[in-house]
Amino acid sequence: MPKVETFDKVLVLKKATDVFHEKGYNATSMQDLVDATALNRSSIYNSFGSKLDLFLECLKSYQDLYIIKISETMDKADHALHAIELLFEFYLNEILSDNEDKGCLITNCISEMANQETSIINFLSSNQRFFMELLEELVKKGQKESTINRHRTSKEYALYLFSSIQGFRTTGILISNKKDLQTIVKTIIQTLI
Amino acid sequence: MPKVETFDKVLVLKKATDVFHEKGYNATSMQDLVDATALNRSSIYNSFGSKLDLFLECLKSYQDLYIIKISETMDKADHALHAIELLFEFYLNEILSDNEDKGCLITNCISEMANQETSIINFLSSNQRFFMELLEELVKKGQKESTINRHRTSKEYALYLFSSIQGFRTTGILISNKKDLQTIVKTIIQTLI
DNA sequence: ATATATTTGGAACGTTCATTTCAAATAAAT
DNA sequence: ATTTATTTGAAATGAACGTTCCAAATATAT
Repeated sequence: MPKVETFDKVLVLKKATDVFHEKGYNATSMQDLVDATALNRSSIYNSFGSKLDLFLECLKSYQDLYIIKISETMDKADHALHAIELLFEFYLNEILSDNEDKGCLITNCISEMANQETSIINFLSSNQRFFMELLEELVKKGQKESTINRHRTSKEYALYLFSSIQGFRTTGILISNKKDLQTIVKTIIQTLI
Repeated sequence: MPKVETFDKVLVLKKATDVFHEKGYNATSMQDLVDATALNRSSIYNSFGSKLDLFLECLKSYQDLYIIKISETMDKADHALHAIELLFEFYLNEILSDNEDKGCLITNCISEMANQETSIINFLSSNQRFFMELLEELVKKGQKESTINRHRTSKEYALYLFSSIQGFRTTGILISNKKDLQTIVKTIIQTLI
């Protein structure tokens, strides 16, 4: 029957994601993607549809990777507050190891495209929902354990933390000083204690 | 002597800024700018140099406008903490009146271009310095007045507030619910009290 | 070995990109 | 009224854009 796809889709998505992450969606050209993936133009269009479709797949694979990393990170936590601390510590390390100041692909995407493409808006909404649920559950757990105060509801603290993460990821593009970043994290989390 | 520039530079910059704000730098074409400003291509190049130069002028005029608005807003404050509350209230109103979910031109610019153009990096650095100094002075004043606690130094709180503002502006693209936004602001500020 | 469905390479599609060019129009200074 | 420096309009620049096309190559199933 047919000739089967020969390239490693995971690897190709990784390469494409790197380009989008470095340059942003609009500044990335199809030629950039051809060069980065070492795939032929037709193969890209055959396998992914369009530039926007490919970008959406990149966003999803980026998200999947992060959800795994975040889960692994938080599995090490002794309690809910500790899990939140580890989450921010994880982001801190992401910022410190991001030597090209690329920031977060998804946060950057909010800035660049949230008011333009509906497919992107849908992705960002589901991403937001995922994180809001994760954070709310964590806060709820922390409040049950009494490691997190009850000055606000778990939903309210989840909103605060979601916003804080966006800010941290954006600020991390400008600030690379570890002490400064640690200060920001400590101050964000202090509110919960 | 020469024929003098006939167009209203302030108005032209405002029109150009609107386009950049709505679409972002890379998605904005020179044709978009010609259409929006009703200026001829040559006039734009004659008066502003290049697309990037024009964008930088837009960033600066946007910044100038905001600094004025923010000053006026905070002049109404009774004390330093109140000034910070008014600052966030100002941003909240900006978000609520931003029906196209454009976000903040400068915050968006961090995401889109901070790792690309050195002229942009310089602008963003000076913008950051300005806000950091403003916030640090406010916190210092608040701590002297005892409306802000001394759990952290003014510099540390300034970093926290700077990051919080970035987060609030980005989250405001996704969230338009007034109550949710108010919750975020209250929680951010609670830390200082 | 042959048939078949798919991938691949490479050129080509028409459009749009940022920028330049240059003659014509213009308004101040003489 | 003439000179002069500048702005303006409109077309043209070549390069790059995302996408399409199609013949050739290829790997599976028969």
